[in-house]
Amino acid sequence: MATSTTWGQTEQRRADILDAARSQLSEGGLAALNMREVARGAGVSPGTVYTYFRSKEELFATLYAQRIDEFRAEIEPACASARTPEQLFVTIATAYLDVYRVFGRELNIWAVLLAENPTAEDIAKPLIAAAERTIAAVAGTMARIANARGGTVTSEAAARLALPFLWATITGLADHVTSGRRRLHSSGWRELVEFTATTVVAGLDAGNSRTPQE
Amino acid sequence: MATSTTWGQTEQRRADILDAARSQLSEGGLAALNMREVARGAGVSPGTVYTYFRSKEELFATLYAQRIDEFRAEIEPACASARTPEQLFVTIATAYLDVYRVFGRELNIWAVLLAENPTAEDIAKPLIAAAERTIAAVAGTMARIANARGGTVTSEAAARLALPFLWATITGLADHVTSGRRRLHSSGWRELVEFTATTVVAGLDAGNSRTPQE
DNA sequence: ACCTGAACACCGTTCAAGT
DNA sequence: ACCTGAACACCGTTCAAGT
Repeated sequence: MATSTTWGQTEQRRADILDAARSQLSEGGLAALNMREVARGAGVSPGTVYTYFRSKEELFATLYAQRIDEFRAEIEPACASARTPEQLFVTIATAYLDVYRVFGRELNIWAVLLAENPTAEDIAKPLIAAAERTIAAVAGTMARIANARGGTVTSEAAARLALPFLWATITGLADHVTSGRRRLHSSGWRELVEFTATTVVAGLDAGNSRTPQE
Repeated sequence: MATSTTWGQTEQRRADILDAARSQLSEGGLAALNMREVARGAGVSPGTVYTYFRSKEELFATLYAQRIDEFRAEIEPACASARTPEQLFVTIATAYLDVYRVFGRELNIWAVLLAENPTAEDIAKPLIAAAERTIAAVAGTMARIANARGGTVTSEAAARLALPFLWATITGLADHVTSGRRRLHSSGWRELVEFTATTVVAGLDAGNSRTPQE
């Protein structure tokens, strides 16, 4: 099963390493990502991994960025066609659940990357770029739907806070479902995410149609 | 600064270990919890820590359970006096944010405890008990407020899903704020949590007053 | 230029030995 | 009975040496 990559094929070598790492991540999350095993899986020595990625974090961040772009591609059709915000919410939250299972389990990559080391900033760059592309796509879709519904103009505060609020809700749901406390079946997920979609959209609508008062 | 605990004072020894561990946790979360340093901080050898706690996880879980009970005590006055669900939500979410900063950063203790090892179940027991006491207190308060407002009787599904939904929202907010992406000032937190409180309560109200239709 | 693998540093955990 | 600290296992990372 050893890869047939030969001496000097740096492109393929890099791909081998990423493949090995992805395969480990997909079963067991970050805890299962072991640099020595990545090396073994890619058919190289431990030292070689470090000539392609400066650290375990950089390797993880690279895969995370790829996955976020993949996630954006996954939800793109729904963004283009969704008629109701509820539909859109369910689609995005469900797709994100799969991302979260692998990447969001134990590490908030942003926290690690932006807080600690000074070198971290350029490790985080591709990750942040991918996240921003995704957020822009979702925000655009939300605006389109809001216009189509002809709602009252959203207050400045609501416009600023709605996206963080919705994002917090989606990650909160993912965290809740993947936590050991309740092993929800997928039927449980559907029910919970649909209830949430209905509730948050109704809440945002109510807030928007209410004239600002104390 | 060495503690003056002497040979055989097992009660005090245990407290020393917990104190040292708590102090480390409070700055830097689980990543900063180091068993050798806990031993040093408690004035004992590494081996001794393991005669009081079977593992790092058990030590962590013990502190977590204590903190959750403390959290419950913190929100108790608000549970007793809160007039509006919005108020209650803000109080609980804000108090929980402090818990999350220390304990919820990188480890979902329940996931670890209930999933992996078979011995884990009795490590998790005190933790689960503390969590359940807290949940019961909150659920009771929610029921009281709902009754006082004389809302229509909540649908069976809404009653079952509202608590997970609210809990997911609260943890999602905490995760969002503590993540590196946005370093919100406390003013940012207030604004976001109040917006969220208004929105989710309005959403739940809208759901309740609507007769069930397709 | 690319790659190896022994070595370093660090940390959770164990256990034979001390008192 | 309680405690010590050397030792084991494991893992991220480095670097002198190979080709």
